[in-house]
Amino acid sequence: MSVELHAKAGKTRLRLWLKLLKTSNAVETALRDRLRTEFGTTLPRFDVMAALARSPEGLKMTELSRRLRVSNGNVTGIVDRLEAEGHAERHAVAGDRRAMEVRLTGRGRAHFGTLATAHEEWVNELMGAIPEAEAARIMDGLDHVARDLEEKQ
Amino acid sequence: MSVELHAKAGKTRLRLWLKLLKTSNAVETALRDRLRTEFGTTLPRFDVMAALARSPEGLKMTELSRRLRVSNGNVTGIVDRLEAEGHAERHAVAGDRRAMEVRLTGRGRAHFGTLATAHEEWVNELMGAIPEAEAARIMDGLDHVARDLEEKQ
DNA sequence: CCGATTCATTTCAAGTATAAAATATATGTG
DNA sequence: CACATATATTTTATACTTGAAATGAATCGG
Repeated sequence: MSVELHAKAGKTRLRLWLKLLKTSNAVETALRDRLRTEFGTTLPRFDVMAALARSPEGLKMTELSRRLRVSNGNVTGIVDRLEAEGHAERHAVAGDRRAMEVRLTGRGRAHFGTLATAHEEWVNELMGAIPEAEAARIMDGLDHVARDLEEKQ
Repeated sequence: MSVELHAKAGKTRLRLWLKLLKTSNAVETALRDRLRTEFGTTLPRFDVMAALARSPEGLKMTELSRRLRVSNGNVTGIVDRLEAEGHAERHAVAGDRRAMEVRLTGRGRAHFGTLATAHEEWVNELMGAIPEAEAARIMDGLDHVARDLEEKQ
């Protein structure tokens, strides 16, 4: 009997995972789609800009890749493109010739402002089906998982 | 005052979205990592195999791409690789020369059995921080969002 | 049966992602 | 100082992903 209970618990978690994945994919796809059709940009670029917007003094490449939890090489490419668009720029770091400080340009900051406003509205709309009280409870549950995973890692 | 309440609700949903994204990325990364290091395979290949395992009679390419919610061209590439590994095969469809039926090979079925067992254990472990009762509640909340999004789309 | 449309799939171009190797620089230890 | 090691970034190879174009086959209305 304990075996059956255990098996059942496992299935519930598997189902929860599949639903979690499905939901976040659906929201992510919708956001990606709107960024593309309405602003001609992408989610990775938005994410990098968001990180840079929060650090006006600039971020080193490694710090950027750590915060976004993506590989170093990946950040190189995305920053390359933001730079080509004139939305970000690399600066040498005084005292460390290995490092690069990345910052939003004025144009990048302005553009990100527009994007961020739209993005927040979209999220609001897409997640609108969740009542406020429930949102708080779900966050609690996810917090447990996220914290647990961080410790593991 | 209603404006402030509205703004606050928005922020809560944005925070919920960011947490949802972070959690599912963390779980996904962990799964991807283990599939790679322990079995030398990838999540997309696992997903395709899982869909095929549920339909032993085979699936057409379009049906596969619809179920996994990825583009047609994407499925082409993944099935190409599964075929090269000897885990799946394409068959002509009697009566429709446009279509292809994809099936797991015997070897693919056996391999997937191993993968699926490990996968379920991993999910169980990774999501273990969520108590059973909470899992059910979170699923409820996510259900609302997912259903809502399907209608929209 | 013929032309238009739809459908199933592949191909293509571009972007995103990773792990691993390479490069260049910095730092610490004896 | 010299050498080992660590750090910051880029490069490379490979895979995944998308949207759009191309190809080939089916179907439908006249």
